[in-house]
Amino acid sequence: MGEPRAQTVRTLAETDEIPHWILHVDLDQFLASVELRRRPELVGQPVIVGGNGDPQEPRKVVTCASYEARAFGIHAGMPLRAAARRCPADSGVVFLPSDPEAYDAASAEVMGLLRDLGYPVEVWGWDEAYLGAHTKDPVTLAERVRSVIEEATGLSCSVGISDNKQRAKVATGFAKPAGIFTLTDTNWMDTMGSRCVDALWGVGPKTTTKLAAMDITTVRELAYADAETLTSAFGPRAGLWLLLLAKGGGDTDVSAEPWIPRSRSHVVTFPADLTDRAEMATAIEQLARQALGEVVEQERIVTRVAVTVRTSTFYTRTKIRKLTRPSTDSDVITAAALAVLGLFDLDRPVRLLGVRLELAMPQ
DNA sequence: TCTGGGGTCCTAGGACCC
DNA sequence: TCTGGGGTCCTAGGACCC
Repeated sequence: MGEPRAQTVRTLAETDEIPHWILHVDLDQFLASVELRRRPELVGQPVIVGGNGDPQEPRKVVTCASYEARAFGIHAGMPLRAAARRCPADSGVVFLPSDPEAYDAASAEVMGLLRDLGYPVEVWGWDEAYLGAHTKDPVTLAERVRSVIEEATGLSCSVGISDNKQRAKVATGFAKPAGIFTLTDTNWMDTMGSRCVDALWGVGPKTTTKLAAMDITTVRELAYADAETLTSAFGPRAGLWLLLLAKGGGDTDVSAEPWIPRSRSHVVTFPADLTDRAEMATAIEQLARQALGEVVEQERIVTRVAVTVRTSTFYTRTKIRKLTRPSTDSDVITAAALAVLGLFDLDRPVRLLGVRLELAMPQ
């Protein structure tokens, strides 16, 4: 407060005091929409994307369910076989294989259109982005975003508007599907106050339980909670962050800088548990080679190698080792991965194996 | 119906050095 | 020789998100 503030160059917009808005753009039922776009005859039918498209494939889950499928209680993460059982025989449900390349392409198309609007765009995964804009009329901008994407790609999106990312993201939940919603200090507490704390972005089941034990269940209760009580339970950073979130605060910066990944990983859940160590070693080698190939393609360098093992009881553990020196050598990486695998007991049937390569940051 | 795959970030605690 | 404290590096694991 009393600190001398560095002199910064003011943009015209700031000097004119045009407010800064953040738009959270979220594609509706993204994977299903990409599939429907090339299979228009399926529009109106429940569509489920996941696995290889076989609803009986074991140990595979729904990646995306269309709104028609959601009406039957189907949602992402549900086992495909459970989804198949939930759909009435006459529902006309269609199961489609996941096609990541098509989704990559569609995503790139949408992000390109957003950037073409001339505002900083921060991409958040396949189907989400934040757009920062100095404007007096964010709703008109949001309408433009929706129509540009719809007209150029045939894909529908929803837009949440606020002055920070977390609140804009929450606003999108009220905008879906195919709508626009604005959340500001004016309507925040009226809209969110009586909702469960897990409606906040970043508050999951564990934090919700922990807060409930402190007699805090709603956003309003969290917003008026004692800061010291929160910091003593969650730590100085997380405690104050929770308080800020509940009051409707959050990150205000939108960075158009391309994201530099920190790691590259692959996991496999085997159709049947593995008990043979040689088979485990083969799988680890394959996973390591696959991940390394992608890392090298991106001209990155590996610093640490992690291996994840999940046993038949779903007990899941990760071990990680730093390489003697950063490397892209296939022999070095696979040897490291096998060595980390060797740190596990491996005396139980193995359901899943994974390899994660952590990368040196450029510079 | 047993429970996918790809990520990020934070904290705790041990080892080690000064 | 003993003790205290600070700092850094490293791994484990928790939590959350799409």
